[in-house]
Amino acid sequence: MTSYTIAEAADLTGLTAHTLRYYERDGLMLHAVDRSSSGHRRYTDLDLHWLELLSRLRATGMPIREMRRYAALVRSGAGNEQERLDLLREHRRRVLEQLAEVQEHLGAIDRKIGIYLDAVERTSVSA
Amino acid sequence: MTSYTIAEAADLTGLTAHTLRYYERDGLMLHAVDRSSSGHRRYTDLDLHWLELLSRLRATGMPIREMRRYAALVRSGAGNEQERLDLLREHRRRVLEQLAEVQEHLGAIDRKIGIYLDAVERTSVSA
DNA sequence: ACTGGCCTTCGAGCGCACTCGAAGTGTCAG
DNA sequence: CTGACACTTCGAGTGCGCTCGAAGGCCAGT
Repeated sequence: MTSYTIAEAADLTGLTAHTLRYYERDGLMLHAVDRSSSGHRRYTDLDLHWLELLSRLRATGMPIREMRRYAALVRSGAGNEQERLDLLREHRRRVLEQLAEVQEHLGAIDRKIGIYLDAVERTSVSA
Repeated sequence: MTSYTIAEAADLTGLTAHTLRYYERDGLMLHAVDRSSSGHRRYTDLDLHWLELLSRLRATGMPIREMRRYAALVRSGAGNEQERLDLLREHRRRVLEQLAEVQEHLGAIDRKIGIYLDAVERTSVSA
């Protein structure tokens, strides 16, 4: 049964020790993280996998309070898979929407870049 | 010569009047916005086009202070097209990087969704 | 002339997601 | 055993991008 100190967990997840404590305080973990006899946090592989999912949700723009809701659903055990599914699908929908929007804006910015490219080339030709 | 009140500009750009004043205060405009004889702001079509570009930059995640730098470049007139180009290209690079990252995370979330789909289907079949 | 409503400036406040520091305890290599 | 350093909790602070409210001015419609 492998376990990790907060520093190791921070390294492995790419989060900081501060953030790991914050997530726990904020109700994002499925259980209070285990403690060693000395009271230090000991993260399990399961904890790390959960943190990895949390990181993916964050990285795709899910707000903390929604991750908290999702954590609560998972915590409350089997039987609410439909709700979890709905939550993730709704998130997915929003992410795709946002991706499309960003791509459209990027297209407009690219056209702007084209204009400057022309200007810069004209300059170097005329120089 | 068409011009618009702050309320009209807000409508047309999708920003709020508060945000328009804030952008101006923060040095994001190319010039102080014109005023009517009574001191009310009057936005021109050029102002609106500039605001549209600002909106696109924001929507793709450019921070305010970088938009301010870009505005300063444009304000300082011709001759720095290369710098503007570099700035926009660097932004473009970051946006693409982020798009790829979000897509990867979304893939992992999709696999999670698949798992719940299975669970929900099994439930409804067994019910 | 009055009223309602939009405009002005200014500075303060907010929500989010951390991020940090203080004060104290625990752990471990030499 | 000692020194260095990691860990603990707690509350406060930070940076970002707005967002708002107060106090007052201007103006169109009746």
